[in-house]
Amino acid sequence: MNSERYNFKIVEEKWQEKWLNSKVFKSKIDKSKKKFYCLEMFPYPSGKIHMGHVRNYTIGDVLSRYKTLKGFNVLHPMGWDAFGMPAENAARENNLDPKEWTNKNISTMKAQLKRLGLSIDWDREISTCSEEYYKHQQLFFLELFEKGLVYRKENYVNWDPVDQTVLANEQVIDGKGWRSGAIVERKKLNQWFFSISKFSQELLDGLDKLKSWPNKVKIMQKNWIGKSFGCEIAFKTEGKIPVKEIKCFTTRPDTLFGFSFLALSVDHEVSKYYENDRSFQEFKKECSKTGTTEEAIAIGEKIGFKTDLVAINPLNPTQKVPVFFANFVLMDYGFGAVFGCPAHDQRDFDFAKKYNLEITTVVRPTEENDKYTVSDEAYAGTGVIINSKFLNGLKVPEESIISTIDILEEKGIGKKKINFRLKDWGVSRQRYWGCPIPILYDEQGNVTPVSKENLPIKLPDNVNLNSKGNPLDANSDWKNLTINGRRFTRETDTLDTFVCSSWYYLRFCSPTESQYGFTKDDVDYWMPVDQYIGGVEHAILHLLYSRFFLKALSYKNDNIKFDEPFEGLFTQGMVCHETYKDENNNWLSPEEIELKGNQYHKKGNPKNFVKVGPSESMSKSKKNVIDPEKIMNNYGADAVRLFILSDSPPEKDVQWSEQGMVASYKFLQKLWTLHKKIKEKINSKLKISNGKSDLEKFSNQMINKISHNLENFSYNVIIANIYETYNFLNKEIEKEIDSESLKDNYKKVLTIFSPAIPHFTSECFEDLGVGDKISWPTADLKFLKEEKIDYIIQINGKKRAILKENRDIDEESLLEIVKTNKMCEKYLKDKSINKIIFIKNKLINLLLND
RNA sequence: GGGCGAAUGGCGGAACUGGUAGACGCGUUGGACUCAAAAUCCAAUAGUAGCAAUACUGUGAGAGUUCGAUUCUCUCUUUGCCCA
Repeated sequence: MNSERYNFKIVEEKWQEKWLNSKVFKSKIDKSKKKFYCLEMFPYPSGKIHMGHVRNYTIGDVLSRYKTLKGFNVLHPMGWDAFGMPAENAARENNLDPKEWTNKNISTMKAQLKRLGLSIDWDREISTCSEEYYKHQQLFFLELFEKGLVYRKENYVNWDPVDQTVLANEQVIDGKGWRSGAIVERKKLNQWFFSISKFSQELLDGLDKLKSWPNKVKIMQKNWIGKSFGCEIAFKTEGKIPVKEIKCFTTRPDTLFGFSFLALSVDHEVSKYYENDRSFQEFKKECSKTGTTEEAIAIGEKIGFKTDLVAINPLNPTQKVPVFFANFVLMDYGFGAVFGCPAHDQRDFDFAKKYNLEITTVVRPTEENDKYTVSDEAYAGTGVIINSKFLNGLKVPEESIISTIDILEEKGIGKKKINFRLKDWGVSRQRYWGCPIPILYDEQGNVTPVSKENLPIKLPDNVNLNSKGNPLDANSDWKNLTINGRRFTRETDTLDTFVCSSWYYLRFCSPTESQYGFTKDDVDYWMPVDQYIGGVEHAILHLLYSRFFLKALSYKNDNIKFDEPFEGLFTQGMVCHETYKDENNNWLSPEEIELKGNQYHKKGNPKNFVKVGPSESMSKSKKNVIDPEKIMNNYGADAVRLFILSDSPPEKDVQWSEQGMVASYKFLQKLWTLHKKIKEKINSKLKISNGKSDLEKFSNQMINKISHNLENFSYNVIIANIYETYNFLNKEIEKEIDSESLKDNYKKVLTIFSPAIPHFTSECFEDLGVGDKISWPTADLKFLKEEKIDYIIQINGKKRAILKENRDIDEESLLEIVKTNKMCEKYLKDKSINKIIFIKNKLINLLLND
C-alpha cells in the first residue's frame, strides 16, 4: 500500500500561490451571470487574527466557493476597519506612529488570512484609514450636511476622564468606560450629529423586508428604535417663577388621576431660573455622577430637587402637585419632563417613597377586589381603571390609553404623539486616529464646510500623542489656517469609526474609483450584499448605522436603487475555550498547564493543581485563547477549517477542542490514503457494467444532502457528510468497481468537498490529472429513489418491525406481508384489525381490537 | 422586570413539511500489529433485564392534540442572550 503522507505545508502553499498568481478570485462585472455578493464583517487590525476571525471567514469562504461552483459571479472582498482607539493607545505606549502600527498589523493579518486559503479578491482590498478611503467619507459628510442630515449641537456626553474622550452609550458598561474602566462623567460638549432619528419610521418599516435576517436581530433593532405611542400633555403651573406651562410626553395618560409630581430634567429650560441657586448647582453635580444610559438611570438612586412650582392636574384641576428636577429624566426623551404616577411605575414609586409623595392607585388587576391598593411596589400590569372619575372601568391598556387621549384632545389639553427611543447619532470623537471632519470655523466661530475640491483633509503626521485630550486640538500647525487672508480653525474632532464601517460595503464595489465613493454602475450590479456574515454583537449599532447611512445617501438622490444594504444576514457564534486558574486565582493559558491522570496541573509543577472553569468566549484577559497561526502551522489550514466548522452549528458557540482539532488533522491523512487507493483503482481501467451501482446511488444522494445543507448553513452537518462519504468509500473501494464510474463519481465527491477543504481537493484533482474546471454537480433524481424501502411496521402505534419492501407497494400487499411475518405474527394472533393507517413508502400502523 | 431563544447518551451534536431518536465526531472499552510504546487498523458503545433472540424505559418536568410527538399547544423548571 502507498504510505505517502499528505504534506499540507507543501500542498497549501502551492495552491495559495497558484490562486494568487492566476487571480482566480478576481471579480468583474459580468451582466450575463447572476451575481453573488458575499461579505464578512471586516476586521479591526489589532495585531493578529483570532479564532473568531477564522470561524467568520471560513463560513464566508465556504459560501463563496459554493456559489462560485454553482455558477454565480461572486464578489468576496476583504478590508480593514483601520481607524480607532487601540492604534492610538498602542502607539502611545510604544512610542510609534499609529499609521505604522496599523499598517504593520494589516500586513501580518493579511498574510494570516491568505494562509487560511480564503477565496478573496485581494485587488479590492480597502483600508478605512487610507486617504483614498476617507476622502470619500468626508465628501459624504458634506453631502449629508447639505441635505440637512448633519448638525451640531451642545450636548451632554459620557466623558471618560482617563481616555479623555466621549463614549457612546454602548461603550459605557456599568457606568464605567469600556476600555479604561474609569467612572464615566457627564460633560457638555459641542458635537456633530447625524439625524438618524429622522429615519426612525423607515428603519423600522425596512425590517419587515429583510426576510433573510435572523428574527432575533430584527427584534433587537425594533426594540432599539423603540416606537411608542402616547400623548403630549401641557400641564399648567403656578409658583414664584414665571413658568405657566410645562409639556410632557407620556405613554400612560390613563393613569393621570394617579398623578403626584412632575419631574424635569436638570437641563429643562426651567433650570435657567435656578442658575444662581447654589443648592441646585450641587444637585446638578450630583446628577452628573450617574451615567446617561437608561440602565445607569434605572439602577442608580433616584434623587430630586424641589422647585417653587406646582403643577395642576388637567383632569382634576383642584389637584396641585409639586414639580421636581430629577436625575432619572433625560432631556432627549420626550420634552425632558415626565409626570409621576407612583402607583404604576416603579421608578416613580421609589421617588415618591423617598420624598413622601401621595400614591394613588388607579389601576386594579382584574383578579383583585375593590379594596386593592398598591403598597410595596408599583403595579404596571393590565387591569381596569379605578379612582379616576370618568375613566373608571376602562380596560388597561387596550381601552384606557386611547380613550384618555381622545378625552384630552377634546379638552385641548393633550395631543396624540408617537415617540421614538432612537436618538441621533453623535459622531464626534476627540481622538487623533480617525477620519477628520471637513469643517472650518471662522473667527466668530461660524461653521463653514470645507469646499469639496480641498478634500481630503489629511490627518497630520508626527503628532504628539502624549498631550492631554485630543492631539489634533493641540496641533496648532494643522488646526489653524488662512484662506484669502481670513483666519480659520479646523474642526479637531474626528468621526466615530462606525461611520467608516457604515458604507464600506459600497466601496468594495468600486474600490479604486477616485471621483466619488462608488460608481452607479458598480453598485447597481453588485449591491445589495446577498449574504452578510458576522458576530451578533453588531446586531444593533453597526447594522443600524449601515442601514441609516444608505438611506441618508439615497435621500434626495435617485441614483441609488435599493434601500437596504444587506439582503441576507448570518450571525455566527463565538469560539469558546475552558478557562484555567492556578491556586492563587491567576488565569492560566492552555499552554501553561498539563494533564496528569484526570487532574490538570501547572506545567513542570505537578503539585500546583489547576482549577478548570467554564468554557467562555476566548479573550486575552482570561488567557483562554488559541493562536490560529500556531494551529495552522501544526495542522494546516484545511484541518483548521474542517474543525472550526465541524463541532457546532455556525450560529451557535463552538468549543475549541485540541482533540477535535487533532481528529480533523488525522482525518485528512486518512482521506489522502483513501485518495491514493481510489487513484489506483481508477488507473486499473476495470470495466464492470452492473446498472445502478451503490457508488452512484451514494454519491448522488450525498450531492443532494450536501447541497441542501449548504443552502441552510448547516455546515457542521456537511462535515459529518464528508466523514460519512469517507466511511462509505473506504468500504466500497474494497469491492470491484468500474473505473470510469469511480472516476466520475469521485470527481463529484471531491467537488462537493471542495468548499470546506479547498487545498486538499485541488491537490487530489491535480493528482488524478482530471483538470480543475469543475462545477457543482446536480444530483440525478433517479438515484435518489431507492427501489427497496424500509417500511416501519407499527402495531397499536408501537414500532414492531422494519421490512425492506418494494417502493410504491400498496396497502393490501404490505398488509399480507406483515401478516405472514414472523416478527409481527405473535402480536396479531387472536386479534382482529380495527383500523389501518398506511403512509405510502413510509409506514403501516395496525390498530387492533384488544 | 420585559423580549427572544435553548434543553436530546460520558461530551459536541444529527433527525426534510409530526412517521426507524441518537447520523457524524470526541471520549471510553475490547482486540489486531509491536520486544514495548506511539501511530494505524478492526469491533463495541443511551439505560435496565437477559447467554441470546428480545422486551421494557428513554429527547428538562407535567399535561393535551394525534393511530403516532424530539417536532404542534398549554403550564412549570433550569439556562443563555438582548433590553431594562
